Amino acid sequence: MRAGEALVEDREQREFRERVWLLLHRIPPGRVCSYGQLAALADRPEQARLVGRILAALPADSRLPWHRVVSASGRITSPAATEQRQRLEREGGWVWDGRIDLRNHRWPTS
DNA sequence: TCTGTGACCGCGG
DNA sequence: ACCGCGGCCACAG
Repeated sequence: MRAGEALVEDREQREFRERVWLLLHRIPPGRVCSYGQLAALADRPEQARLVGRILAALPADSRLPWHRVVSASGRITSPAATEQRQRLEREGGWVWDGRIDLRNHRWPTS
């Protein structure tokens, strides 16, 4: 691979990451979005895993609502599960059995 | 280089 | 509803 191509990949990577941050910022309290959904909205539908990595790389003191991201099945899969559940419950209290009621709290609204 | 490992997902069975 | 599997791909050892 030529050097130029690597640079382009790099740039696209950063831009994707930025779009994810922006989208994350828009999720209102009391609603959740899945990793895959976020990836799709950020124009890279196959990159759900990458979204996970992006969230993992957020600084500990980030003010972005990372806790409003759950798996497509509504399950909390983050390593900080306890913290995430607490935050979600503080916002709406609809976490049961490590799972969210996606029907009523999905974002964006379908 | 090669391999294993994820804050994932959709499709079967 | 719950696995297992393959696809996805950045990253560490």
